[in-house]
Amino acid sequence: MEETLRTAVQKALADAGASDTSFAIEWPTDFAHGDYSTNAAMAAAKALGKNPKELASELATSLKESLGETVESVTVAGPGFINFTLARPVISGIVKEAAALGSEWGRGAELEGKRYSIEYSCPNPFKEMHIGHLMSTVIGEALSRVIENEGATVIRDSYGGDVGPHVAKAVWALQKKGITEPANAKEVGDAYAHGSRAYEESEEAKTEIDALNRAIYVGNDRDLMELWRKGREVCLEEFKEIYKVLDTHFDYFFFESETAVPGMEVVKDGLARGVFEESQGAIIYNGEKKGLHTLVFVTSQGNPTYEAKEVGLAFLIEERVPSDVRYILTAAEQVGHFAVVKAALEDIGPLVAAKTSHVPHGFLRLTTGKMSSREGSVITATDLIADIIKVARERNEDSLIAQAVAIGAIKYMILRQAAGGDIIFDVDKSLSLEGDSGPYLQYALVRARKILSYAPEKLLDAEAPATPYTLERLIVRFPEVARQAAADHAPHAITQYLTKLAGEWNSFYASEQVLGSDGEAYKLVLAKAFATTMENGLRMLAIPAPERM
RNA sequence: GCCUUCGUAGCUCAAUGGAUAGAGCAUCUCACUCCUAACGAGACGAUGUAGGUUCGAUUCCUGCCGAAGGCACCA
Repeated sequence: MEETLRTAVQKALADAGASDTSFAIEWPTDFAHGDYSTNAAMAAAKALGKNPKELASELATSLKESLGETVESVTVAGPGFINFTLARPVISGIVKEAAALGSEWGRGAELEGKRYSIEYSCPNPFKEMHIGHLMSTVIGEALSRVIENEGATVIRDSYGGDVGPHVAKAVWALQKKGITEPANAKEVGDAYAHGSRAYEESEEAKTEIDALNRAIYVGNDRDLMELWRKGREVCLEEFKEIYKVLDTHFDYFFFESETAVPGMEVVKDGLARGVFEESQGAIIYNGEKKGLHTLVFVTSQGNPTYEAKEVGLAFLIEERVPSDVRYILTAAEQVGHFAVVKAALEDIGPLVAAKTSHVPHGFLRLTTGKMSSREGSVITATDLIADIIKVARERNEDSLIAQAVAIGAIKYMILRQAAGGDIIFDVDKSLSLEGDSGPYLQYALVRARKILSYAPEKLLDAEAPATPYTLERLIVRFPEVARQAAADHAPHAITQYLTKLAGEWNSFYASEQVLGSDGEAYKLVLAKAFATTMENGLRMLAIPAPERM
């Protein structure tokens, strides 16, 4: 629809002698203004030396003609907006289409044939998964689905740090405690906290841990590597359990233990070519020349840092899972580091660098203070999920429904706002499942499905009332909202839209009787179209849709 | 000190350079014999500050104030 209007406006402008004007087709703030509007007249007025309002009415006249039966009216308003109101049959036609299409409704083809590689979640084994990773996981899955909805193939991967100082700290403490087979991720996480404290408090521990770090890179000590393998495994098993609950999955898991070697090779090669420099025994990338920081890629001890491994990973993935576009989701605190990694990558492999982008997300911050893994004030993903389920349980005896409601509430909280910003997480308030929330969307859908469950399967050929409901005009927008969300990497645009849609449905529900009413047939079509839109929208966000609540 | 991001209602968030800046929470009204009230209707209430660009600025640019993060051997 937007394309139709764009083409028509483009032609009208060309006829008026302003073919190179750039203009927007947008949604008016209020449906009272119409279904679409354009600023074309205001944008072209100056170049043509005309009064915007006069130009607008000239354009409106010719647009009304060229659009014919697509529109009910084309009017001029305000400083020179041209407003389009869609014709009644066009709106009801799209509503019926939505009701009939089912899961295909809202699907786009904008990214057809493209392969995306998206990296997210990325918890480190040897620690528990905390709410920061939960956030990355939820955003990454939603972004993946929003992109898939436009026809792209998305390959998901998670990348974990299974070697390096933090691992050595955990393994060191496990050894000290005489644990050869850790029982769960918590035990390993506690060991990390213990080792981390010892590293700062004791010179002796520090020396031992540094040696252990090196030994793990080398990997010759059988007992040590066995403990390392078991510690990693027990954490990964727990991560996979959480992914199941969150309805996400990964095609690949990459680990730093695999990227260390290729990372070292790339850096050595780059050193020979003058991309990197030696300084104080370390190998660095001089970012100053590009207005960035200078960072160490290989330490003076000969270990690759995060940066070197990241570069190694870029080539490893390019080899194993080639793609057209690669997104890496990490916390915003890493933007500076990532900028340096990308700068180095541009010097070494410009093609790989060109398709790689960093998508930063904020922190989940607590109103009660900062999280610290050393002080044990970390909220783990498991604990948060369990807490919210407990609240949902109060109103749902069925534990599966309680879980669906809880997961919906958590995901909504994360996906309601732009991904880049921090989320202020008030434990008490986020336990409330009312207002703008996941359950609000789920409940709206449950009510629509209930009505549909009473109705026989004889919908679709219903006659629409003369005036469209606002709900209908909102449903019409869904495919365009989805396309825009994919283009902007903005799953939250879907969340915002669904919240508005649910509100409109609830208003309709409160003021209109469906079953047994006049015009029941069309209202059922509308209920079906709403339910389909909500189902497909929730699916894009990976928010579960329980059958009842 | 330098770099990045940010500053919208009492609180938490929206708003591809456009029309009367939208929601939820909180507070106050109203509404439950009706398809599930985890709902609906209404009231109250906001663009840090000073300039600039523009027909038009929450949005772009500059200064100031304030916040968060980053700035070589952690990730």
